[in-house]
Amino acid sequence: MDKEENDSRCEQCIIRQFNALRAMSKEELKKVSDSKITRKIKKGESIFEEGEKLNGVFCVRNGVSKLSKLSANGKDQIVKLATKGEVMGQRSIIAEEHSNLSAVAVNDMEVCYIPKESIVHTLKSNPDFAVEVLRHMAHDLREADDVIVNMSQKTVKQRVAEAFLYLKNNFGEDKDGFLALTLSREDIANVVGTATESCIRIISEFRKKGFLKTSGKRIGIADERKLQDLVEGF
Amino acid sequence: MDKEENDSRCEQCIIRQFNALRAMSKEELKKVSDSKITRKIKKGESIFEEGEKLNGVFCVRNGVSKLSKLSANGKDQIVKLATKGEVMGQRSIIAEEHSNLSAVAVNDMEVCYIPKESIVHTLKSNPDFAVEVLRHMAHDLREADDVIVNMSQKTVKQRVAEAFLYLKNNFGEDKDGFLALTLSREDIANVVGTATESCIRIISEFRKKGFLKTSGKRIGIADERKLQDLVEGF
DNA sequence: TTGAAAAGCTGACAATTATCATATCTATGT
DNA sequence: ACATAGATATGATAATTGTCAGCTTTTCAA
Repeated sequence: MDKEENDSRCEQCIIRQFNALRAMSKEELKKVSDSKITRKIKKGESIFEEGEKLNGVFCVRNGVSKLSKLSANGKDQIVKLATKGEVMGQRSIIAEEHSNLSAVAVNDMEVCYIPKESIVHTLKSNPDFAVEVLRHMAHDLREADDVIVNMSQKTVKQRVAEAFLYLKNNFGEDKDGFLALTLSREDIANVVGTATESCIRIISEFRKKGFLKTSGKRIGIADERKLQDLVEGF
Repeated sequence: MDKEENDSRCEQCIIRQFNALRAMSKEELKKVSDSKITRKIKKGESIFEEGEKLNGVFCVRNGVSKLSKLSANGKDQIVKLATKGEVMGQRSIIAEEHSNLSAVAVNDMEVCYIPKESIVHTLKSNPDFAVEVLRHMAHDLREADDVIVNMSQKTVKQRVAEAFLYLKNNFGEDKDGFLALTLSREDIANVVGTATESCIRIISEFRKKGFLKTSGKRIGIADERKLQDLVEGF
């Protein structure tokens, strides 16, 4: 077994520590490992579409994917950004529904596709795994509740500020102090739930006020405190 | 055993068919039944508060409860209306977090308080139960995603219209054609995520246009089709 | 390298929604 | 029945946000 292949075995995968797969037994993990397919996905490529019937879940090894839902007026609302270690599509598999979200790569990605059989089987036979999945879903649900409140009770400006703090906390910064995850202005608008132009305008305003710095499409946080204050309502 | 007591045993409880408790074995159910406490709660009374540490879950036998979260600007956002058969507080128990929501009775209620021990124990020993809980949570999560999209992409008018259709579909109408669940205008505004005055204004507008009929605080749907069209964006 | 095409930016204006003030109604307990 | 607090209603106005149009910059592939 060469090193390359070794790296790709779930048993060795570090990513697993961050998701529910860590509750699987050695044997279960081996089954998953044998049935999974690792795929490289290029920036902008689609992983699955809203309404599609999923026959497995996707475990993100590298890169970031946006999970979004198309609204009646033709705009995408980004509901979640899934990164290293996160599992996409599990909600649909568990509820036995078609996917309610689309997944598109925000940058180049590597994902493992795990057919649902091994997941469903383990769910039914290993309560620890089921509880672990449950815990993750409980966490997602809490986050969703928080987003609902933010959407309805905060201004667009506050939500934009919050989005940048979120990006910094979850994806970090590069050596020049720019956000490590570069999203288009349109994507940011779709996370925040506003018009692209409004989003751009607010970014400009924040730049002029010294809260942010920009360089092309790259954005960096210049005054985290001020942004935080704004989110809190000052 | 008198009839009263018989009715209150979980094994006989019809409500159970609507939630995850149906996946419990006879013995598990008996334990739950022995440890649970049935409580009557009056309209407006609080069941639990945001930030409170819950030591059990609440199963709704009768009546309706609003689950809400206080926002920074002092307004409540109602995230969910829990009715007969629904279980409240399970998310917090599973995630082992303090509650992220408050629960207040919208009308007179009867709820069963089930200490977390029997729930947690069954989760870990009965995979069918865990999967059933998971399924319910997956469903809640999907609904939450939908709410996020509605909040950010629909106008207040559309969301008000949608709220009334939701109330009709989930709680029905009385013999006079008014919604069976009567919420205050403020509560409706808090579901929709808008100012109470805006909500009232829109209700007046809908009444004048013949979409709704009102009688005091009672509201009835007069033209479901028109409301539906409005939601769809026509 | 270069020339579309896409993304970013800004102004002008319109539409939506919130806020404040005030008036009227109505449900509820005594 | 009646007082009254709380809920509902409406006007006036301000603030926020969206839309459309046109321009500039950046990106990316030929």
